[in-house]
Amino acid sequence: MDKQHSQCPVEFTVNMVGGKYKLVILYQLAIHGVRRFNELRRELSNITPRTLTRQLRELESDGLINRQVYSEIPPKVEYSLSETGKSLYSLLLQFEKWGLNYMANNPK
Amino acid sequence: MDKQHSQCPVEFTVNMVGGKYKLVILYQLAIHGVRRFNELRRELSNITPRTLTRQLRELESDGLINRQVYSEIPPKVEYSLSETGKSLYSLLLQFEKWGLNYMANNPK
DNA sequence: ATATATACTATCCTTTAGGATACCTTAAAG
DNA sequence: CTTTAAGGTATCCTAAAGGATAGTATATAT
Repeated sequence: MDKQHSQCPVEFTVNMVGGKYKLVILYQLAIHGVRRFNELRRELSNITPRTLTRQLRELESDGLINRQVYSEIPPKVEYSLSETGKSLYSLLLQFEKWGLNYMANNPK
Repeated sequence: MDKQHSQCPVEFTVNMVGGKYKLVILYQLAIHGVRRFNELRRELSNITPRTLTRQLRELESDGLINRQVYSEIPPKVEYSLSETGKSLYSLLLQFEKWGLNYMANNPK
């Protein structure tokens, strides 16, 4: 994804959180604190497990989320925002706020 | 793009400004006020004219930017933020701020 | 014995975004 | 009479994102 070579800070941030699902996942984690795989799956109603796995892995390798595995059967894995992920909080709120406002002013 | 049916405000906003270039274009317009086609092309150094045209057309049909055509030869077209586009200002600043901060704390 | 639950992985396929390159128009400048 | 300039279009192609579906492991519940 060539994340290193973005000179523009906006472009850099887009490369970190861009795509159809990442901001929504981060938003769910910001709201709920901790989420499990299937909880996220239900909240992102059209996502397939393959796609969700990949998005989570990318967020993890970019250091935005933590993945906590419990050695239990059936498996239990919890996702949460890392400190870096938490620093996206006000950005996430801007997305929420803008969407709410737009939808309120352009109903239906 | 099914923009109407996004229930989640974050998802809705992502559908409006998502993609590799849209936020960067909006950011350039926010900074400079008015930009011409080839000015944007130079600022988004790897974009092809076809892609830039499409991004601009989508932003225009979503009501985020204005397109002002002057009947001159050679052609002159100016792009600027609409009022709705201007309402993205603080969201754009969050992207800029987060990117700058990340890059400062993770140098090289 | 069978079903259920979780958190996946594997394989294959479709869709969408984006890139490369060439070309168009018209007027003025050299 | 050729070049340059602006703001594109047209055609074709590649790459990346994402979707569909099936399957795995293992313990507990029925």
